[in-house]
Amino acid sequence: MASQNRRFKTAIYEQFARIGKAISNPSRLELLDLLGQGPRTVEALAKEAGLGPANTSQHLKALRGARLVEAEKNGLYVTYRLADEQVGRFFRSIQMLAEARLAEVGEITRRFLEARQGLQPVGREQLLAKVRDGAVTVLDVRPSEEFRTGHLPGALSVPLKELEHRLSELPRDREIVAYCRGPYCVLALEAVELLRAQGFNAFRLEDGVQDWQARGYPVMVEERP
Amino acid sequence: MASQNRRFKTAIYEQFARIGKAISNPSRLELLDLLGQGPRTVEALAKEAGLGPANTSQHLKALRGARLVEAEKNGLYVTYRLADEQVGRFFRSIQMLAEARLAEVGEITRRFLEARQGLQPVGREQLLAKVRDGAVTVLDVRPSEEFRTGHLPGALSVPLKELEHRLSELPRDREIVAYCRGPYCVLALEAVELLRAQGFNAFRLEDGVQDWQARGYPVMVEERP
DNA sequence: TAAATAATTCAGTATATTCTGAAATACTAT
DNA sequence: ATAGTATTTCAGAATATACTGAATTATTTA
Repeated sequence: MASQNRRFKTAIYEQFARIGKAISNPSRLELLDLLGQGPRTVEALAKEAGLGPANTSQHLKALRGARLVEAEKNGLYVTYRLADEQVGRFFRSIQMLAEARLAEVGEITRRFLEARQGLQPVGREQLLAKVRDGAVTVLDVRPSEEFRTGHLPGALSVPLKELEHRLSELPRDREIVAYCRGPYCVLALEAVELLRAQGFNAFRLEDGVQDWQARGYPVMVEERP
Repeated sequence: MASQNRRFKTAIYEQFARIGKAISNPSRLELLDLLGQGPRTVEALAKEAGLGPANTSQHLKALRGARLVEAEKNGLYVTYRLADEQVGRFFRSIQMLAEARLAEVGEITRRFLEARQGLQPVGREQLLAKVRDGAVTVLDVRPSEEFRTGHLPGALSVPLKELEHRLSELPRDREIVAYCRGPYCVLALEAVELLRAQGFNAFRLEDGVQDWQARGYPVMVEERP
């Protein structure tokens, strides 16, 4: 009887550990994070995460085995996506726990920003105050399909890749605050560096859209035609 | 520059993976779950989780390395506890994700209860209805210090170990609903089996105190004198 | 039908993890 | 001091995981 209880508990915790094993590897966490921004093909994931295609495929298989992601084949491509929104929230809870408990996360970020002369990022409330004063342009530098999925109210979409060719669209007499996916996403940082080099008065917003939204701030979604 | 970005991302996801690695092992998850019920010594944890002391100590070291638990030495004993309440919530989010995404969790539980003739457990709303009708005794069968930390309003504390000797305290003309730590805790199940064998009209509550509380239901805490 | 491409699988090597029993440590109580 | 106890550390064997490049599969296009 007691051993029946033990077997039951062992079986249950083994199931919980399937989730744990899935998120026990840095590459898989990066893949999950990317998929949290929207569906991606294996190729796109491999490129963004700096992995080989075989390795990427194997990691995705592991994530699929834990039912955290789902795959759909369209012709030659296989598109992966998070299995549901609960998985995205779970990823953010790992991130928040790591930020709260592991001092190294803050350390690493601070050192990286210092090396890049990343200056002080703008916080949520600071940005809102600037917006109320009407003296700021909010710039979303993520790929445009991520902008379409949800973006800050009034933000202008100029993906980092296009930024250099579209500088004429930006005001030189106003502050620019650029944002991307969050504090560990480097798109906004690169944008700010480029803009400053061109003489713009640019800053980086600390949050990404999902943090912004998770804290109850409004997010705009593009209408599907 | 690009490789600097890559190093930064790798370093950050490695940090997130420290959390993942900590929860990638069934025994460590069981230890975390136990610590979620309250502080415990290494010995107590080892016994409850069915592990050897060396193994337990090593798992606890791993949990400590991920800053999920903290240790405090009192004389001969080392008492471990969750590092903070966020860790407890995180554990429950793993559990909920596993329940939602892994069909096996429900399967295993169902088969176990069937084998034990576990009958249909009582749900939250069902219990509240019974309480309103005034025809039910609510029984907390966890160790008494867990009862003291928080229990259902009006519940009677009779730890499973004492139950056999304290049957005279229980009413034979009313329904008894026993509960413990949650759906994977076997204390209430054992209690119901014992009570039924003695002719009581006993049922098992599906929830544990923490689920109950997490869903906004009231929980009583014993005053510290 | 053949060539090209995305994705997966396979095999092999390097590395990490888990568990065990023995030894070492740190305290307490006699 | 000595014996006893809880805990930790250590060393080693068994197993699992991660990554690589080559081979295979599935699909599209020429």
